[in-house]
Amino acid sequence: MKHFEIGLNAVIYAVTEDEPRVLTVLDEGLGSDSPALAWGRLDPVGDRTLELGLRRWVREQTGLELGYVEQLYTFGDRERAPAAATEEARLFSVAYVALVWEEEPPGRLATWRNVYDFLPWEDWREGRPPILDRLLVPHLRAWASGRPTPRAAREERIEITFGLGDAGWDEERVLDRYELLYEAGVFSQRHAAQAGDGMALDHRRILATALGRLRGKLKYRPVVFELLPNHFTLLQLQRVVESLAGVRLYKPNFRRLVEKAGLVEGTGKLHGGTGGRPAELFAFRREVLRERPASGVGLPSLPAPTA
Amino acid sequence: MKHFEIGLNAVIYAVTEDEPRVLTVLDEGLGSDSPALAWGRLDPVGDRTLELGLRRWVREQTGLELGYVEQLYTFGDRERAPAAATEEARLFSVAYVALVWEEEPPGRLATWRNVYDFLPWEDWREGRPPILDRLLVPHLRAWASGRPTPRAAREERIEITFGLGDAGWDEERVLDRYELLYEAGVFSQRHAAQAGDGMALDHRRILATALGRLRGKLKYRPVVFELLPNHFTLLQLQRVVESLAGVRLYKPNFRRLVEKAGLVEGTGKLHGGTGGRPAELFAFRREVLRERPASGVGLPSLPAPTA
DNA sequence: TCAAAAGTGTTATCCTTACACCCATGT
DNA sequence: ACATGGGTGTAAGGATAACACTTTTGA
Repeated sequence: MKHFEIGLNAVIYAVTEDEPRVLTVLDEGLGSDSPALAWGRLDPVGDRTLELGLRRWVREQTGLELGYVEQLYTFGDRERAPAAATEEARLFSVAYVALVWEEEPPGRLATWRNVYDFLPWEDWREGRPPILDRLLVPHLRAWASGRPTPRAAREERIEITFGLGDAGWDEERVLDRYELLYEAGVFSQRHAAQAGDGMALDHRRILATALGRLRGKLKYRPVVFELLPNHFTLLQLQRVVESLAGVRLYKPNFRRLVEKAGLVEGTGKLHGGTGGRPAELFAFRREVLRERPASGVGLPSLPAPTA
Repeated sequence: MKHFEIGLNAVIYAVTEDEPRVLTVLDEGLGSDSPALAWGRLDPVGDRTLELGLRRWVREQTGLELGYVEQLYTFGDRERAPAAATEEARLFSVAYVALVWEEEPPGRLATWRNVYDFLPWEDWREGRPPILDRLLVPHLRAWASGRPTPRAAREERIEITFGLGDAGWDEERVLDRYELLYEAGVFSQRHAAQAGDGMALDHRRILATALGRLRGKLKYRPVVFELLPNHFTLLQLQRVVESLAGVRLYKPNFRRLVEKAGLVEGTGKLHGGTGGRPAELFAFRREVLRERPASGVGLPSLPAPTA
């Protein structure tokens, strides 16, 4: 092994029917029948920048024209590729997150998959996911007990990353949770299949990294709008935020927050037929990208249930 | 050109005498006599992860044992290396930011340089840097005028990234400002020497990226403490934050903020001999890393001068 | 005694949260 | 009528920003 291979990975998100989706492919070449993230190569001569290269092969493979694209992280651990491949070259992946709205029919080999198929414990919209108490926390606890020395440290780590203490659940720590579950062997045991679907190579880790980053970014940059059509109701906007954050929000305050931040402007038009009073359609005020790119959509969390 | 080269760049920060420093090297191999960021190669066989590889060669080259290390960005533009080199291989750099306290004597070839030598317009601690009005803004204005079409857009961009409008200066937009100056040709004209010192290749851009990221991170993660000894006074802490943020802070509120956030705890000890009443020495409460890693040091900005 | 730095108290203001309530449409 | 979603008012509490002021040392 004396040279390098560079791959570009794209975590392409869309939100359809209030569910967050990633674009996945089935790639025999990766030596796995699990879904993989969209993947391509840089043309070292033709692609002027990494991002342009990414856009090019995504377009070629799927026909999708990416809008918002952001570099996520570069993965280069020695063990991330199968040993056989490692003999020849060390594999790097420069991973990007992309947000699209179009619900395009993806290319033949590509499929939209629900993000929470792979990370089911991250979706708290319907309350605490049962898988936590049914499988994950018991498994983690068992893993922590046993050896005396690292036990307290492990237990504390579990408390914190899974919000068991008084600090509560922090929706941004997606990667911490994934890594803890991975270390604890949750994905390599008999019941691995109950802990969500797997992905090829370390793609599930990349997905976790991307989700955590996106959840953070939502709060201080107006990126949600990349996932919406030009006109949308405030509830649609809220649902998209909720689907990514994995949390329910309190409507009245959400509306005010968004409006006060000047993120949207009402078009006079109304949107009816959804079973209630017709809602006004809003549009993203593109000016804020220039004015105050620090603004985002905050997360006024849901008041604790009274009962 | 059909293969890839991968380099690891480290933006190693320290704060000495209230000034932020970067570790620089003089590397003939880069075809430039300008200082460069510390740079090394990954051993594809020996280094298990990118970060471990980075720590290894930094130790070998400078004797520094890095503490906090964070991946910054991967740079891979086709034109970032000299054309000659590009014929053979495409050069990637995975850049990291590292924070150290030790004021080690760096290795023979390495030097600590003041960050603001390279980005002088970013230091607002003594008020608005004169270079802005003396050189940069006039240059940008001249660049914006001329062609009719992009003029308004260019002018707006200048207003915003340099805080000329009512939004004011946003200390985090370091990269935006660097890129705007670069596009406007500030670094390739006669007076380039007045616009701060240059660096090899695109290292100045990497430095700008790192500073912006660090300034953002300061506000929500307790990273400053990596740049301080175990015991410090609150003013020392404040000075370190100020030197990185490039802004003066208001002491009474800064203290309270830090204490209320539970970031520090008083050791009974005092530290005198600095020309005033002795200050209590504080220590970082390492627990917060586990408890609430979302806490950081906010920036209670200085009240506007009354005159 | 004065300068320099360490610290404390207190207010005005804004933002967020929580809860109560009314409005308009389809069935 | 009533369910569903749209939308407004408002008061309590907390965080922040601003300013005034006291304390303790060294020169």
